[in-house]
Parts: sequence; C-alpha cells; structure tokens
Amino acid sequence: MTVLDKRSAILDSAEVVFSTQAGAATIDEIAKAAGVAKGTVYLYFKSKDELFISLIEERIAAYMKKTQDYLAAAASIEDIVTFLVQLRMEFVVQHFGLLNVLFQAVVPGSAEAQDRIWTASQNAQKPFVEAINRVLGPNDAAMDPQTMVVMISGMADHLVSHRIWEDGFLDAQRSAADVLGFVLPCLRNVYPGR
Amino acid sequence: MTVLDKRSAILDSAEVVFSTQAGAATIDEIAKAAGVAKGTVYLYFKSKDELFISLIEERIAAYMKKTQDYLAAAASIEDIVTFLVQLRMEFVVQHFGLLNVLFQAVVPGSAEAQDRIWTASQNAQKPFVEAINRVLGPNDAAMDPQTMVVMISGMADHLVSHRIWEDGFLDAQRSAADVLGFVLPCLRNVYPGR
Amino acid sequence: MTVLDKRSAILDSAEVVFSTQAGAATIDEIAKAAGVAKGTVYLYFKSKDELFISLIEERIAAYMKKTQDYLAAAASIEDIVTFLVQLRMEFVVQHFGLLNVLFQAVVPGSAEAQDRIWTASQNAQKPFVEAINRVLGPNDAAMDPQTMVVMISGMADHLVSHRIWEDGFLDAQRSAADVLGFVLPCLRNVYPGR
Amino acid sequence: MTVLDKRSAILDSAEVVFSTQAGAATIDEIAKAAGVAKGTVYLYFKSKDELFISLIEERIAAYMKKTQDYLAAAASIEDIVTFLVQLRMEFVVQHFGLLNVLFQAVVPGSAEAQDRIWTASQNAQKPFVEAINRVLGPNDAAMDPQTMVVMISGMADHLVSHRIWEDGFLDAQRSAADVLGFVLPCLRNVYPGR
DNA sequence: AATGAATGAGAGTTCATTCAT
DNA sequence: GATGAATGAACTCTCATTCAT
Repeated sequence: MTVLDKRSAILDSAEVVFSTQAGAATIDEIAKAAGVAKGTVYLYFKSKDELFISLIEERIAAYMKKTQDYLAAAASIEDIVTFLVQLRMEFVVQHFGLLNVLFQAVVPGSAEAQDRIWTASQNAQKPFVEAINRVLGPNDAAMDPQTMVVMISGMADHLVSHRIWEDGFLDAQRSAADVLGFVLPCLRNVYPGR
Repeated sequence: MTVLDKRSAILDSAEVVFSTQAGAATIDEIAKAAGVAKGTVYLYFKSKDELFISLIEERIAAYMKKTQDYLAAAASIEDIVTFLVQLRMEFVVQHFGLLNVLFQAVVPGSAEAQDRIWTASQNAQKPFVEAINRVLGPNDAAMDPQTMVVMISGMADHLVSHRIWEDGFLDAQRSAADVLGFVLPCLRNVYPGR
Repeated sequence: MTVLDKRSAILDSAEVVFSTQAGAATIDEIAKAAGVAKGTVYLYFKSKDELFISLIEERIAAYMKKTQDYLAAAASIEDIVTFLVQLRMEFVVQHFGLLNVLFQAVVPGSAEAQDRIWTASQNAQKPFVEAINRVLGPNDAAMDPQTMVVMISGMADHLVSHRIWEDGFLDAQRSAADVLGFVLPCLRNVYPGR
Repeated sequence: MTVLDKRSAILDSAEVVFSTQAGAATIDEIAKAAGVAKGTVYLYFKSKDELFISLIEERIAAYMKKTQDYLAAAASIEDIVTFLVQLRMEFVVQHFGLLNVLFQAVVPGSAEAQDRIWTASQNAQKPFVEAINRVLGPNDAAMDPQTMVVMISGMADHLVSHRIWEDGFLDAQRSAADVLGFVLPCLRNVYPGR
C-alpha cells in the first residue's frame, strides 16, 4: 500500500464514519475502519478538524474537476442546469452522507472549519454561475444566476435527502427528471429567448 | 416563575446555545443561560438528547400550528405555495440556527434522535401536501405534490442559508419574492389549469 | 470535608507526587493520592500547569509569612543570616521534594510556569535583602546583600540535597550549624563593623 | 562522518534540545537537530533515558578530566577552592541548560536515571575533596572537606542561576570573584594556618 | 423542587519505540 | 548502518450524568 493509498483509505473511512455518526465520529473509529492505528491518522492529518476539512475539500475538488470540460462547451442554460442537476445527483449517490454537510453550513468542528467548508462549497457553484453568465451575455435578466444556481441545488439536495430517508435508496434518474421537469420550463420565463 | 416557564426558559436557552455553538453546546452553558442549575435541566429533560429532540419537536409543532387555519381556507395551489415559502422564511428569521438541523438529517446525538427529528420535519410538510391534494382533487398531474413541497422547501432553505452566510442577514421579503418569482410560473406548467 | 480541605488535600497530594516523580507526575496519580476523581482536580485547578504553579506559590507564601515578624525585629546581619539558614532548613524538612524546584529554575511545565515560579522564589528572598539593607544603613559594602542572600541560600540548599540523598534523612540542626559555622565569621569581613 | 562523530552529534543536539525545552524535549527534535533519522538515535542509545544519562555522564567526565592535572599539583586549599569555583563557572558558561539538571536531583526520567546522575555529580566532587584532604594532611579541622565542597558548589551554582535568569547572561569573571571574595576569608577561619 | 460538587468514561493528541525496507 | 512510517499506551482535559444536601 503506497502512501497515497493510505491517505485515501483514511479519507474514505472518515467519510463513512462521519456520514454514519455525524458529530459523534471518533478518531478511534475512523482509524479502525481504515485498518490503521490511531497515531497513523495523525501522520496524515494534523487534527481531527483538519481531517474533516480535507475530506470535504477533496470531495468537492473531485466534483469540480468533472464540471470543467463540460461547462466550457455548454451552449445553453438548459444544458447547464441539466448538467448541474444530474451531476449533483450522481455525486450524492456516491457521497450521500456528506451531502448535508457539504452544501449546508452545519458542520462539526471549529469555526475555522465551518468557514473553509462554506468557502469550498461556494466555489463549487462558481463554475456554473460563470457558465450561465457566459451563455447569457450582457443581460438584464429577472433573476441573477447565482440565486438560481443556489435554488436549484437546494431543490436537488432536498429531494435526494427526502427520498433516501423515505425509501432507503435513490433513483437518481427519476429524481433528476423530477427536478428538471419542474425547472426547465420555467427557465424560459426567467431568461426569455435563451 | 411557574414550572412551565422554567421549562420554556431552558428550551429557549438551549436554542440559543445550540444555534451558536452547534455540536459543542454543553448542558452547563444551557443551564447558565437559562438561569438555573445544571441539575435542574435534568428535572425537565431526562438527557441532553431528549432536550435537543424536545426543542426541535416543539418548534416544529409551533410552526405547524400556524398553518392549520390558513391551509384549511386556501383555495389555490399558488396560495398554498406562497404561504409555504413565506412561512418558512419567517420561521427561519426566528430560528435560523436550527434551520440546518431542523430540515436536514445532520444532527448531533443518537440515531434515535435523528429518526425522531426527521419524522417531525416530515410531518411539518404533510399539511401542505394534503392541502394541495384537496385543491387538486382527483388528478393525474405530472408531479406528485409531496415531491413538489420537498423541492420548494429545499429552494427556500438553501437560499436562506446562502444569503445569511454571504451577507450576514436575511431580507426575508426579497428572498421569498425570488423563490416565488421562479416557482409560481412553473406551477402553471406542472398543474395546468389550476 | 470542607471545600478548602479538598483543595488542600489535592495540593498536598500533588506535592508528594511531584516530589516523588518529578516531571512524570500524572493527574491520575495526584487525584488517586488525594482520594478524589480525576475530574475533581479540574474543579479546583484549571490545568496541570495551574496546579503546579499554585502549589509552589502557596508553599512560598507560607514560607514568607513566617519571616515577616522576625525580620522586622532583627537587629544585626548575623541575626538575619542565622534566621535565613534555619528557616530554610526547616522548610526543606517539610518540603524536600520541592526544594530543587522551588529555588532553582528547573520546573516541569510551560514557560509561563517557569516565569511565575521564578518570580515567586525571587520574592521569597526580598524580605531578607531588605532587612539587611535596613540594618546596614547607607553603605558601600564590598558585597551587595542580594548576592549574599543568593549565595547563602545556595549553600544551604545544596547541603540539604546532598545529605538527604546521601544519608536518606536530614539533621537540620547540625546542617544549619555547619553552614553558619562557615558563614558567620566571614560576615565580619564583608560588612566590617556590623 | 565517522561513527564517533555521529554519536557526538546526537549528544550535542540532545544537550541543546534538553537545555532549551526541559522536559518537553522529543527524540524527534533531537534527531532532526543532529541531522539524523529518529531510528538512528536508537542505534547509539537504547532509550531516551539512556541518552539523557549518557549526556550527563559524558559532560561530567569531560569536566573531571580537566581537574586531574591541576589538582595533583595544587598546593593550598585556596588554590583548590579557587580552581573549583572558576572551573564551575566556566563549565556553566558552556553548559548552562544542563546545570540545574546536573547538580540537582530534578531530572526527567526514571528513578534509575536519577540515581545514576546523582552518583555522577557526586563523583565530580570527589577529586576536590581528596585534594583538600591531601593538602590538609591528618587533621582535626572544624569542617569536613566534603561538606565544604558541597557548600561552595551550591553558592556558585545558585549565583549563576540567579544572574542568568535576572540578567540574561553571566559575567563569569565577576561572579567567580564574588564567590571567592566571600569564601576565601572564611577558609582561614575554618582551616587556620593553611 | 432545586442545587452544584463530584464523578469517570471517553475524547483528542503526543511520542518513545519498533521494524520492514 | 540508516531510515521514517507505523504503532498504541499513556497523557491531559471535557462534560453528561448523578445524588447528597
């Protein structure tokens, strides 16, 4: 197992444990889940706070990486929004436990952790906002793109939370369709002619 | 101070402390904030978990109480949705610290606490769903009302979180208008003719 | 057992444990020795460092209390020096383990602890220095009183350390006589005519 | 770098680190300061305790080496005492951090370490005691030479500690003169005619 | 009913020591 | 010989909970 593998193993275990136990996750459990000793966790992360922040930041970075190519080529608002919803659903299927933590402000840990996580999650929305601005061109649209991205993200997240809790699983396809079925027609209202 | 007053004082202090300190809230702080001794908290709530659950359940109950009369008289989906959004914003202005905790699954405490809080927050949506069903009558609408309520709630919560973090305060009026400006036109698509 | 008793019990146990184990003393051992739970120690002292500093400061304060009346009445340098040596020996019989720590700069704990302990131990010498200055009156003596107090203290401490380690006990009477037998004759040299 | 060089490098670094950080010195820091890996320290010293003891013993051995020739030739008690005080001051200038540790019983580490260090420091006084005995010849002096060596060492050490803490540096010349100015006249009392 | 001193299990963190490379 | 990643026992400190008053 290489060094990177071990770091990843700890992060993966941390995700599972944080997701399962929320604020009650202990370093002991994370270490055990990763198959390493408690002290080893501290070789890779200088504190529990640091570990948690790294986990979120790394997951968000991976999420954002996927957006770049697509958004650069996106030609319409419908494209962008569709992509946003689908990507978010996909992300959630993989990282459900982190969802609430990721795109909400409730995080265990210090005030510094809350700030850094909030900043990271805001950054994750930027590429979408920028893509929309590019597509719109100079405009006087009724709703600023930032607000729209926030609202649509909220819809998706909430629906996912609801269905996973209710049903125990997520039909990402159908959920994305539900969100888009509601949202896409409206876009013509908000940004007419695009 | 009557018995009920003391219980309320503890709950109010608990809300302030939980909101301010998230997971780090201690019984000591709550007691001090309520002006009672630590032991007294345990006369009214059998554990910290119990106190937290009671807090959420009571706040949700108060929220739901407000809906009954209005929803019974509501005549259109637009009415209902408008009311949902405005009420939610108003609630948030009063209880922002609890928002994320209330309508998300991330809670400090035991698995039992998570379940009870989730159940309570789901119940809070029911009256809206029922009102919509009543207004719709027997129907084959494209989107089931439950899904719609969930999505709209998500939009509102997310926007609120975003703006409070970003700006440090919430313009409830404007935010409600932003959400409704986007949502109401959509409704005509989803439930045409209503 | 009153509150003050418990605080004293902890301090007494701390002295024994610190003296016996030097830097390796643990809160657990101190608590056990005092017959209280670990957490109780933290009711009375906010950290291990604080506990250690309080211990030293309190012992020095008790030591200084004994000096006041006597020094105010002391009429000659010989009186003062004799008192210094005897008091120091007596103190050491009661608090041997702390000796090295008390009047030397080697202390376990933070830099802040070192400073505060150093300051306290310096203050313990002041009354002697002042008394000597008073007795001397305005003068151009060969040796400043501060230096002399420091040196004589060093002699006494060192001798005590040596004999306790070597013999396992201290004959305070004899040791004081040894120090004074060496020192007193010289005083006539250093401060002639007094 | 030869094997001996590396051992020396570790000892030198250990001295710096022990002196600077008192009880908080870690093997990691010592290794880093010596430019070797942590594991390497264990090739030369079987434990941290062992390293610490070796450090003290080696410094004392070096100190004693300097005394042999001189003491063998010393012809009077004044010579010997003067040499004792000056050598001790000189030693302290080089090894101040270790002083308190060296000639006091406060040492980090096990009881065994305390014993061995105490023994070593006592041995360092022996050559002086023997030299004095030799110079005195068979005698019934008022004070046994052992006691006198101990007391004079204590004066010197204490004065040094005091001045370094107070002033931040040591004027060895002046301090030696202060001690000798006080002590030499006393000797004529204690050992008259020598 | 009300208190708050006392408890002790359990948390995060450190660091001497080991050992496969 | 030399390394440094890995270990886990042991530490300090916190805090939910209890109970004598």
